[in-house]
Amino acid sequence: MPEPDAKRATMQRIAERAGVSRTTVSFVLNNTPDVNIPAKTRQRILAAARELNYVPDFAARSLATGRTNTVAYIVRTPPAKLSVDSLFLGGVLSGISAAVNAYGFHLLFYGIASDAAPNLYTSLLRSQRVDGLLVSWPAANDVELSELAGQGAPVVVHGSTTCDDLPTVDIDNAASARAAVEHLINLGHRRIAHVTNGPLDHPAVAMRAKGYRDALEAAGLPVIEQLLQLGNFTGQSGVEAASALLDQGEPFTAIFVSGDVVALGVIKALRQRGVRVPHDVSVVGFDDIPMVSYLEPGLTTIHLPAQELGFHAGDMLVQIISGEEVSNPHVLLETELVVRESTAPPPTA
Amino acid sequence: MPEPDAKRATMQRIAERAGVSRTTVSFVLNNTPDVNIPAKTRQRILAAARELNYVPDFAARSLATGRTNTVAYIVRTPPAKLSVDSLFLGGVLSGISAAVNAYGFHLLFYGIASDAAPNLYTSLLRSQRVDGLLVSWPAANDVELSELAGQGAPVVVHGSTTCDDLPTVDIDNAASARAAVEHLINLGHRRIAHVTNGPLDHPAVAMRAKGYRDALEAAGLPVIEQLLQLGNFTGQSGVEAASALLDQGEPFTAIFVSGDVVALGVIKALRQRGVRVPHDVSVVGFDDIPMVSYLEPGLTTIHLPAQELGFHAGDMLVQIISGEEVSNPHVLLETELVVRESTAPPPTA
DNA sequence: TTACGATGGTAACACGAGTTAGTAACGCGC
DNA sequence: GCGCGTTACTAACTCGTGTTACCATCGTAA
Repeated sequence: MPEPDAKRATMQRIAERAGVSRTTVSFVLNNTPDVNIPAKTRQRILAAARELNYVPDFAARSLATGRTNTVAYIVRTPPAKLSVDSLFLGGVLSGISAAVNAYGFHLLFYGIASDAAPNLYTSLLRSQRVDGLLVSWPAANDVELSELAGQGAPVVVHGSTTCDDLPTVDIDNAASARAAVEHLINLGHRRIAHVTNGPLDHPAVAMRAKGYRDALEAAGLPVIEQLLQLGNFTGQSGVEAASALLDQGEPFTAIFVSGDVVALGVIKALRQRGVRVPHDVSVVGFDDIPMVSYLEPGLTTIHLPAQELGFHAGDMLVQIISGEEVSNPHVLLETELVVRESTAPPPTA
Repeated sequence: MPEPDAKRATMQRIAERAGVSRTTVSFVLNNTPDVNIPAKTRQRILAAARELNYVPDFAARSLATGRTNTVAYIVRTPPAKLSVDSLFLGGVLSGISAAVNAYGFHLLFYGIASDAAPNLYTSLLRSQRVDGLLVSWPAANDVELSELAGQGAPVVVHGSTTCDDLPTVDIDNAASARAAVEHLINLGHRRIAHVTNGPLDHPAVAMRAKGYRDALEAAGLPVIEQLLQLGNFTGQSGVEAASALLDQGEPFTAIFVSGDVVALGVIKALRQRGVRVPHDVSVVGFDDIPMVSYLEPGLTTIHLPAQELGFHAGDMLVQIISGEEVSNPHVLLETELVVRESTAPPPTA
């Protein structure tokens, strides 16, 4: 093939073809205000640009303007774990994508552990590769993030963070969990177990556990430590948690599981031990991952608006980059209790 | 804050601080070969760079070198549908991410319908925003893609495509489907229905349907048109397909569903009609989306290596960009039949 | 001494845009 | 017909980097 760069369309090339200077081409193509170019010249230039299939060079424009029209979405998780989280990730990602694309922005994705790319945030911003960052569930001890917060960098966090200066988009984990447990209480349950979605040092997990306690206390029910089991985001951990609950002898008629994937494991284990859901034990999940409605029984769970979370976060980030004031820097989106078939009144009620 | 750009670290700044020219700084930081810089000067420059927290400007470097170390992953699907596909997307994406990050590449993500961004491929390449493209399941009539193929642009397709010049990474859909159906045949089933994952103009769906036919024919079994139903990627479509199968009266003892999400709907509908799985009817799925192993019964299905697909595609693309010859431009990754509890010999066998 | 080759650099140009300051040509009023 | 203002541009600088071509100094061999 003939060396491709020989034909590469640049403003210079357009200028030659239209018989004007490159400056004029720039004025016309950018519709620069306060510049008078007669319609005839304008048409000539636009025609030339079209004929040459001109597309502005991103690097050159970015260098000249100092802007990239690009944001990065960072999930600080090793790739292996990513595919587990992926159920949720896909929704959030597509929301972000839709939001930023609507503004003509582009989206860089990074699914990489903190230790594998230690200075990722700073490098991206300092190298001018992006105009802003969107971070999902940063670790509580993320020092790099707190530094950025201090410098007023354009960063939005999905989830919660200890740096309170940073704007966040999240759901109200505690209130949602409380609603889930209250549903069980309203059905007549008094001995309600809790299997967490993951370890308690994960802020969302801890807040859902708090919602569980709050609901019990508000109803005057005791919090029984033996009825608390930890999951680790996998179905297998649900299997183990349910077995542990059954083995220890402390009776219960319902389980609040703060993650649907874990809940599937819980239900599987209950069944294998001959415990019927919801006849003997009711189960409430959390997340409403796609397709849990097609299980048998359909899982009662808290619907989490994954796509909206992403959309809102993306939207907010672009606005911050554009210099607009953000009215509410800590957005909490609505969740919804979806009642399906995995919950019922307790056997003896 | 003091205007941040005043302190922005550039090579010029480093040069001043180290008492050398900018050229020398460039030589040292890039380790340019065939240039002699004594260790003392070298140390002075590196120290200055460290003190200033220097990070090279991406746009400037990209403009000068003509490379971006960036690739785009494009899923030509409207965002709404993306979150349905997301189960699969997350795995592929994390594979791509891992692969390109390993080469120091960055990843742009686009989940946008063809009509919403008509010249996306071309714009990305011509604007020099990326060095190459990775496209998932392009439409069969994607003219833009065929043009790129002709020009020898660095593009890798995940899935299949009508442009045979483009390298692809995929699984062998027909052979995998055939294996699934053969599993049923080996169990003794003779009347096997097929519910597709989506419309037949989607190449993967068509190839899986072909595998179904192949298996039947190879076993000397007739292909009964009434036992064929179309899904549309949703659980609901599985519910409807199964109902239709039951209603029409043509008997069957097994169903091959070429997508797990649809299979869940199928199973749900069967149960609601009092048909036991696998006792009355066996069901085989396709995809092995996370957690189907925690269903009751666990779904027998074809495991599809999502992450590996992404990894392989990303790896191949970077190699093409680097100018390496690709030994095998049409990679087919291994799938595996995972036998769980949703399949058993037919009732009368 | 002259020539030659390393050694250790630097000046200058390129990449492709955005942007500021300035200017030639023309029309018009007085 | 002189001055002034508007119209329609353009020259020249900027962004931060990669890269080529060149140059001064020093040591050494002929």
